[in-house]
Amino acid sequence: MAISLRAMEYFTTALRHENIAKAAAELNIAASAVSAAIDQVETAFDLTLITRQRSRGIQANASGRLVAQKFERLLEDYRSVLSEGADLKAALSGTLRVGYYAPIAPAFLPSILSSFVPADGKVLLHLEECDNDSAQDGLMKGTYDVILFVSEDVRPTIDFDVLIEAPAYCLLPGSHPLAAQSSVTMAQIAMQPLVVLNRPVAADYYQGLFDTHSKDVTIAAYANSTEMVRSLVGAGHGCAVLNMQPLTSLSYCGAEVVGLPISDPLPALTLSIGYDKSRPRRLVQHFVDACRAHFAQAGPQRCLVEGP
Amino acid sequence: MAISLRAMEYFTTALRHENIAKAAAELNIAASAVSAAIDQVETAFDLTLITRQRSRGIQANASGRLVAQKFERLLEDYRSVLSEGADLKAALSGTLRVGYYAPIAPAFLPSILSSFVPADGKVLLHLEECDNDSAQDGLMKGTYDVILFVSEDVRPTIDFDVLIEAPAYCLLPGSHPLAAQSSVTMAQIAMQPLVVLNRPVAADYYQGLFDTHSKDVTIAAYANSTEMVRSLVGAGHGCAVLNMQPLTSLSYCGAEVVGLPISDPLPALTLSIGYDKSRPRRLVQHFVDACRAHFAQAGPQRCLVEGP
DNA sequence: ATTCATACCTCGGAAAATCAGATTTATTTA
DNA sequence: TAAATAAATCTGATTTTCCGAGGTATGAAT
Repeated sequence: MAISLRAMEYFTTALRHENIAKAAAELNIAASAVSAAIDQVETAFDLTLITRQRSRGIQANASGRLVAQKFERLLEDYRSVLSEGADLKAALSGTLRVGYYAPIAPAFLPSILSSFVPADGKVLLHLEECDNDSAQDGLMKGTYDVILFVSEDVRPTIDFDVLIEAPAYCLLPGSHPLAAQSSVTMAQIAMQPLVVLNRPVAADYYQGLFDTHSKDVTIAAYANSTEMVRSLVGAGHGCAVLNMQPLTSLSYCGAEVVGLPISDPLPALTLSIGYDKSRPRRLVQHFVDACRAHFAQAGPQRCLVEGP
Repeated sequence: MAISLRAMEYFTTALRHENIAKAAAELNIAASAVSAAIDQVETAFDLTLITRQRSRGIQANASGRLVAQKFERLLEDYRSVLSEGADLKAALSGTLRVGYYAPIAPAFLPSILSSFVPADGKVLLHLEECDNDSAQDGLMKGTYDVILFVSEDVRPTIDFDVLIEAPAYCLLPGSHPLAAQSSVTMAQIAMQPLVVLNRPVAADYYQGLFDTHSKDVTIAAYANSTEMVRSLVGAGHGCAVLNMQPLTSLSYCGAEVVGLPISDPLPALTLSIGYDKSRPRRLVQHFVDACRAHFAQAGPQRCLVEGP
């Protein structure tokens, strides 16, 4: 007792034409298939719905027409579900869930998003700041559509594109003697008290930098938010090594900070964008494209500190 | 780009359990089938809807949940269409379209119908008086669900049950000399002026009666409605031979009429009920049963003239 | 009455879809 | 490291579906 969608389709077209052969022609199938479909429906309901009159086509009785009506509605629903599913991929609408491990994302995400998100309110954004691992977890589990993360520490199964290589730079109080220079060396930095950004991947990365260049450094503070680091630096607690910078030289505490390139050759952090490359939704693909365009053009000038 | 209902079913149950094996168990199928169904859906939409994590089951992303929701709704609609179709057969509701070739049907149909039609207004009756041929045509074409007709002239493809053998009787004016007898002979009738019911099957039948019993008869009038015949008889234009009689001895014109059995052995007319025996709707079957019950018990006393 | 065209029905074989079961692979847990 | 779990994959069997070639009933035209 089940009726396939195919049988419904055949049944309704046959009934629309009141003629099995014509229906078969429209459907590009054999007439016998249409006849079989009608049998299927009648058997399933155990009802006579159509009277077949040789050389006269077929004719539905009242029940048949009623059933056909219901079928038509169901088929319509079916098609709309399919096309809505296709829209899910095609449409620039729906929900875009971004997980990012990029503390200065507020510096660039808004402008990127506004470059392609239509103003009609059909797109709902979910922006979630998280650490590198949970970003990747979320992407794999489908919690995020796309993630911005540091690909130095990437799972093998994750598809991603590199957005930008972010070299380390030194952040100094505006009033600091070194701030007058055009660049600094690791040796110079190592002599200052340091404010260290203490976040999963970054902490190890910065640790590595100092381990290779100078053994003895004075840590003045650890902070797990970029803005806290900037404000500590601005207040003169020390200097810091960071990789990306916002578009303002004022910290939250109102003090000026200065970013200077580091003349030593240092490994960079790689900001990457991860997403399902095999079948991205159009909304996701647009976002990815916008990010890549942004960093290809304006990136270096806006979020990085130029090298020497 | 098509998704079978089966695939939808598998997809949604897999998602409900967040586990392919459990879904397969619930559906009583192999896990591979569920996995294949998910692939089918994802391929159709060219979207990743579910992330599969070995030893952790599966998890849908937002699009997957959305799609599943739409699927669920569609499946629900599907099931309701099926069950509504089943109701079409099972329920004592819907439309009952009766075609009848039985001029005195008003004498018995109402009481038969009221014996099983529920009072909740869920049954719509279409009662259509027609001739014997168009009744059978209508049944074959599905215009009527059931017909009351004379099976002396029946198409080979029509299923029917005999309701009653209706012997011919003689209708006389209440004031007629013969009305005092308990029965009459064809010879007596043949000497009277006759009012003949002139309808498709009946006309031939009555012609045959007189052809075999007496050559010379005087036709006073032909009329193609039973009530006109009765009123003509009541008004003294002649007498008539009929097969069934209403429950009143008064004609429309107010004159009394009397029905007397005919002592000669005559072929009877067979009132039968025709319908789709192979898969009758419940409503139709009830009607048929009610008709058979009615004529099995009360028939002879109510609509016929008892034989001698 | 005969012939012809139309349109449905039946039946066999072929193609496709679907399924189950065994095997393989990946992950978590002990 | 081993065991347990769960998904992926592969293969052969089964079922469904389809087509095409007759066959047959009906109505119209000659």
